[in-house]
Amino acid sequence: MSNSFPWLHWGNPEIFPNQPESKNPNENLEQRLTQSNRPLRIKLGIDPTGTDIHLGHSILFRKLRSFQDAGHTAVVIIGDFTARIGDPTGKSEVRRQLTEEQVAANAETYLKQVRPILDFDTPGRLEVRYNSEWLSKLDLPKTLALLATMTVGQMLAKEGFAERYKQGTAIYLHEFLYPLMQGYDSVAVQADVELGGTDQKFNLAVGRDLQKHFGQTPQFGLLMPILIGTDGVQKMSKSLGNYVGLSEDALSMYSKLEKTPDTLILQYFELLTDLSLDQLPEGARDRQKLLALEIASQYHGREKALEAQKAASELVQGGTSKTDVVPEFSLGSAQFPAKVFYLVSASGLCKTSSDARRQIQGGAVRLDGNKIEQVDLIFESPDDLIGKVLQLGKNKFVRFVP
RNA sequence: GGAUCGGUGCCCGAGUGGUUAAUGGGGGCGGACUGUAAAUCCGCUGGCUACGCCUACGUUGGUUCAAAUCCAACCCGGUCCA
Repeated sequence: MSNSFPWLHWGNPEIFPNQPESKNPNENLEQRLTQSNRPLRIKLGIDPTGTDIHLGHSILFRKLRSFQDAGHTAVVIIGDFTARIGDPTGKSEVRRQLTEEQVAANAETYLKQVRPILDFDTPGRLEVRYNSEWLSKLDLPKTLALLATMTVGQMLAKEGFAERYKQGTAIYLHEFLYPLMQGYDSVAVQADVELGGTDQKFNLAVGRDLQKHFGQTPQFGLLMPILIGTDGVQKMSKSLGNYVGLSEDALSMYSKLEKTPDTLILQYFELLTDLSLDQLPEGARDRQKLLALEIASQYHGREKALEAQKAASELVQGGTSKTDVVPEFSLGSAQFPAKVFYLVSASGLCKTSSDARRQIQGGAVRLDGNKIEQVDLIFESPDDLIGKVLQLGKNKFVRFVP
């Protein structure tokens, strides 16, 4: 690997095709970067099905930013068409079809969340496209032509399909269309490079095939590692609950990252921060703190992050930090007299009041650092609570306000 | 279209008429320990401002004092045949 483009290689992405010795700009991305006389078009697709982006996604956007900073054009594709059709994984029940409004709202939220990462301001560095623009125009003849570019055998070679086929899980025909649609996106925006997680290799390759089919120069694929979640085991995902969302408040972001497992910490530094690995502090604990502080700073600014750090340590030690990084809960909507377990659930600390009861019984709930023993403890008026901090476990806090 | 097996709580998986909100495992959450980690041990794990009430075993009906368990139809998946 050459050193001409250090920004290209952080995180150790898999690039394909990759022939380091080749001078051919179609076989060697560095050659393409060197020889091209125009900014390259770097495609990254997102599915506006949910509303939360987490640190796992942020890796791709960070890489995209690297390209932007090197003068290239980020082409972010919102998969609104795909999202409106249904479930591309076939994993569980069919995903609810999203309406146009929902998709638009989700897309909006996404862009807002990645704002701290991408360069939205420099002219020519960012292009946001919706794939309904071209996919909704595909009629049956064109769709058939797309389908005819691949064989069932090729499709079944794909990891996900292969497993499911072997296990006898249902695979619906239209699922075969997803890789093709994603590939067609590359054709539509004339991508030079497509970013994706390593699980996207198949789809990116399909994009290359389709581009060739349509007489374009095939894109490069650039695959970033999939981030392991905060549990240290499975990939970061919202449904597994092991994620850190980009829109989370500074305190919860800091708190989660401060317990990043030792096995993950170097990877997190490499993929999620700009810090150099050989300048990290020695102690494992210090590393966790630095990581948490660093990432919280990226999304909330240095000041908030430091505040979160301070508050986190105070709160955990049974203190009563009242800084404004502790999320507020307005008692205006609560009804008094109120029982504690009701407050624990109403404030969002627990999802249900039943759960709140259990947590209290399990000794997990504190008010201003004092453990609450009785489930049915009653508060007559908001005045008894305002300014106090309610705590669940070690990391979840809420500060009562009028 | 035919034959056959199956659909249980977040997931896997017991249970084949009655203390069954449903054994067990995983995951998750909490507690102890610790470095706010890992490992280990322990507890909890349907909902409800709650000594009670409500909703649950693919769906809808039926038999019964009583069903996740029996019957019927339907829906969905697997396998084999066409």
